[in-house]
Amino acid sequence: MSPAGSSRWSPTTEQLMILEELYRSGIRTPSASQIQQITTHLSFYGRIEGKNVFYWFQNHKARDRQKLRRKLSKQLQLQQQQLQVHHCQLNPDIPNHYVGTFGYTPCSSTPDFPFYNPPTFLYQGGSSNTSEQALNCAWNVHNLQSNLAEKEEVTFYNNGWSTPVDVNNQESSSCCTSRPLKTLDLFPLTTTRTNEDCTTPPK
Amino acid sequence: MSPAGSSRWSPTTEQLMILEELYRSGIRTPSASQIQQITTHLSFYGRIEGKNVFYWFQNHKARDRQKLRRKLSKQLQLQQQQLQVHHCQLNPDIPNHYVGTFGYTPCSSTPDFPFYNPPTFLYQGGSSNTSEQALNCAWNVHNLQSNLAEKEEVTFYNNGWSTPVDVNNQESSSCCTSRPLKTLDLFPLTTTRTNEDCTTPPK
DNA sequence: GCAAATTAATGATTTATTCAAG
DNA sequence: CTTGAATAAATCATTAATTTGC
Repeated sequence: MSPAGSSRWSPTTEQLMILEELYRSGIRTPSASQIQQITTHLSFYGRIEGKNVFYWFQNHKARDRQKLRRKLSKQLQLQQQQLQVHHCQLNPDIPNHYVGTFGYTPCSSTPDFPFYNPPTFLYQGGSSNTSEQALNCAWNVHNLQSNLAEKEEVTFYNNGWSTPVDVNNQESSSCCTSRPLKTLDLFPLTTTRTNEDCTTPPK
Repeated sequence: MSPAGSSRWSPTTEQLMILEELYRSGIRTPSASQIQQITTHLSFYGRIEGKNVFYWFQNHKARDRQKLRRKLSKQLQLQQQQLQVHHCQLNPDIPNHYVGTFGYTPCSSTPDFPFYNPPTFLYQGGSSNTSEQALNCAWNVHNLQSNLAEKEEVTFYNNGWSTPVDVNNQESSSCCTSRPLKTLDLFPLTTTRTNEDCTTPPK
């Protein structure tokens, strides 16, 4: 399926399984290099681009939240109904609206996960540096997808693919610094896994 | 100002003026190649990256809308007040809320402009093709910012930097097709303009 | 069984909101 | 307070499931 010139990417079963495993392992907003590496590894199972990975995580996260929201609001509605049943006619004019609205998480918009089991795969090659490498938005992510070469005099400081990663750079669980938690080592380098490892199949 | 390692880009006066002129000329969501070319030309006036251009247009458009919204809602409020003054106390329980909420434009999310005066600058080199070149999202845009080279087996069909642009491809004002309006030729190639051309200076 | 028609999922884009530098 | 940067939400659009009539 999905013939050659299909307009939109549709993931292979293996690709989907790997993506979901990564998601389950706690990855929500992969950095540029993570996306790059995921893309590289998944391209073994079929045509894929960085933006596909990027969008996949974005959509999956959003729809997860959405699902949770719906579930919670339904629960709340049920609870309120139960409360009304309990209180019967004591307070007949409880507002009962404003159930489905949730504000943002104010700080570090996505608390994501404390990372259950980061599988070894992405080795996060480089840039233990500070600010100008906050590779997390669509922009910088795409930077990796195509190539790291520049065209004009755009002075990139240090792409740093040579320096080994300084893992001890995490300020352990200090939220609000600037997304210091960079996942690494997501998968073993043997990408010959097929499907006898993923326990819970999707849906 | 803005020494070498400044954390965020702050546009030069010339850059800002050019950007605003482009905006006034109707550009709202520049394509990847447009962004690439704008970046190239603006880099003559100072350090700039593609994502700066991208974000600039995004923010400018959003805040323009925001401003308009505020203005309109204020006008509406005034009108309603005037109406109330006219009707005096005939209808004392007019809702009077729901003034500041605006839905989306349902179709072709950004009607943008019919392009007043597209200055000749971006020559939009290529891809008079159909779907697989809808260069409008952060992803594809960034693709240009760094380089057009690929890394893996990502089969790009035809980057087409050679074919001349077919301008008569516009289906004049047929909204809802699929964003066929591709701006081109924004500026003359003589980028030595300073500021004697921009009529209405910003604020 | 099997396409056409409909509906549900989900990939891709755009817009709104938020954070934070200056 | 303004605005660059980033993320989340809403929306669009295409593909896959599925239903339906034959």
